[in-house]
Amino acid sequence: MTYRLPPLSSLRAFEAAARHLSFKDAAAELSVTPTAISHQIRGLEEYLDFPLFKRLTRALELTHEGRAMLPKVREGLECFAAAIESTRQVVFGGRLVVTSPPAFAARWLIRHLPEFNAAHPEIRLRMATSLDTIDTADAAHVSGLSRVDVRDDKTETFIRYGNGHYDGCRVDRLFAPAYTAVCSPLLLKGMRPLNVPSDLRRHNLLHHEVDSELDQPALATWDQWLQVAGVTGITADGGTQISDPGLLLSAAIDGVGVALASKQLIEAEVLAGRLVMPFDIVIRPAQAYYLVVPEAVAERTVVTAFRRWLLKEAAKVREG
Amino acid sequence: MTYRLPPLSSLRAFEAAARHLSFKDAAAELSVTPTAISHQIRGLEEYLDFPLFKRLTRALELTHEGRAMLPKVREGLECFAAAIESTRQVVFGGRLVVTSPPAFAARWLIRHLPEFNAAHPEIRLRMATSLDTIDTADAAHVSGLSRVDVRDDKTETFIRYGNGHYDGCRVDRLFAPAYTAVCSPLLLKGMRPLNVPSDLRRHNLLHHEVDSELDQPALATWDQWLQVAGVTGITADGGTQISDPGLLLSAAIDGVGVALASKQLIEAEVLAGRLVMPFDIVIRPAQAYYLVVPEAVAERTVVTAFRRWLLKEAAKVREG
DNA sequence: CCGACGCGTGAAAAAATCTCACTTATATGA
DNA sequence: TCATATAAGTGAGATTTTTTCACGCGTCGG
Repeated sequence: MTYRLPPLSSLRAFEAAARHLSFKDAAAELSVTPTAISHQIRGLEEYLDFPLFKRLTRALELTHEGRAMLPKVREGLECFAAAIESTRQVVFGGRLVVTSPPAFAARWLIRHLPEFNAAHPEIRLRMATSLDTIDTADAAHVSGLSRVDVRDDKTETFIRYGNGHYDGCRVDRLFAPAYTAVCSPLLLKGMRPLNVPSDLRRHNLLHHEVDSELDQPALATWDQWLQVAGVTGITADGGTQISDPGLLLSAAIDGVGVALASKQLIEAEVLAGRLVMPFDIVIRPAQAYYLVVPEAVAERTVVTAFRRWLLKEAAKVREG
Repeated sequence: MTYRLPPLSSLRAFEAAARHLSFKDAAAELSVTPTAISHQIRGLEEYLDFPLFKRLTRALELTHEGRAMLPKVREGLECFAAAIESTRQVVFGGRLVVTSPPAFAARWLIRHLPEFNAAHPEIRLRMATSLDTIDTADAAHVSGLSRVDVRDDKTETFIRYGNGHYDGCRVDRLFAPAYTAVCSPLLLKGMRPLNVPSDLRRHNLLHHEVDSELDQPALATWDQWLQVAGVTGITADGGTQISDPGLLLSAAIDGVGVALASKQLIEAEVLAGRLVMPFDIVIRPAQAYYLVVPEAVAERTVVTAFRRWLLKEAAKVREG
């Protein structure tokens, strides 16, 4: 069985044009210019040796022939889509749970997930957050990772903030947060200048309030940043203490003061103009974000697909 | 409904490769090199993010995934083929009868028809021959052309040899035969030389015997050719008289003598080395072959498709 | 052990596809 | 009515995709 067919891309153009009854709209759908569609259709008509559209002013109409051809062409495209979709379902299909630190989930993962969903619509992904994914100060102890039910359809993976040593797991370093000072752009236009780090003297510093009882991780502190910036004489215990990191960032956005935040996690706010980074001084804690996958599920295709995608995304962040 | 699909050509390559279980054979089917298939498949696998084939030494095997994907891909291609075929059936479908002079049918049309069939498999074409398609010497009288039943599914067209004036018909000139001397290549290697036209003295001339009762058309004669060639003193009434033109050519092929034949109609014999044209001297009668279509059917798509194709083929002959 | 065979690779060539700048035709509305 | 905007068409040139070429690898069969 050998198929005698025109360039298949022209059939795709035909289907889109016939559906929209507009070269312009079809072009938009296929992300090309209307001219491209025009050429494709013309080529197809030439190949077939009969016209598919009646070109009226400002409107297209299918010819008798075009109308006759459309359903089967559409069916063909649907077959292709179905072939791929169902096979992806076979290969990758299933559920995947990603548990990560709340800030990472809220400020980074959730913004990038739509892309993953587009690339892998057949993977039903559930995001979960847990403070347990943040290594405690004395580190190395990892709980819960080994208790994965291997038969479970819901494969679970973790993104952890910590030192990268997790027994019985495949570990990939994503990136280390780069903490820098951030504030509302309005603050820069205010009366008090903020040109050099020492100007911070006259500003309200927003601190992450560490609950000592929780044995909190080694978060970046203003003390550390000010030291790197070479600023002395600022009492780090001044300013506002806020326990919730999300609330802290909101405060910075609202112009309440200057916060320390990870460059990578506030990308969206900076792009949107809600936050600015007045100084190019960053501190990097020894800890980083890691993708941690229990060995038992590491070979599952859902996991490898997610891992491959996540590492690619993380690489962009590292470079950018 | 917007389809998210890989380059469709790669699906075609996949189907062919999967069917043959060989890149090489698939390449042959699609008239490309095996490398091209290799690249296409690789690209598709990259797009899909899973392998379609297991590459063994000297043999391919479909992966689980490839096997899962194949049926729907095939179905898609079949849909496309069906879409086009059925629409062509709607547009062009039907029967077409082409009546032409016997020699034209046997020596030219029949060799070119397979191409038309390939281009228009939906048109069932019947070849007919009739001496009536050759204008009689007193010309202008055309019989039978007007008596076409317009409702008839069997649309009839004619190829006529004559002067080109046919009332009530669309007429296109195809080409005028160019008569030249032809003989078997063996004759040239024989003892009697055939380097210049006057050498024909020593050869047997094969004549088309004209049946005077039939009011035969103005065929080219040796008298005319010898005059153009500037040869005198050959008695044209010598040589062998043969009444059937096919038989006459057979005789030439068998080395019986030298015949006068139309360059265009003996192309195949020359290419096959059964005949040679020792001299580049041709005579062109005033008559030519014409495509003659009764007005009543001239607008039918079967006719326009045939006409377009035939004129293109005839143009090649005129140039070549 | 050698040569033929089938597939793979990367760079270069060829072909297709797309875009750009400009045109046409006509409907809209000031 | 006439300028304006819209959708499509054209042909040349740019771009991207596809194909080829030259060569490499592993192995099967004599």
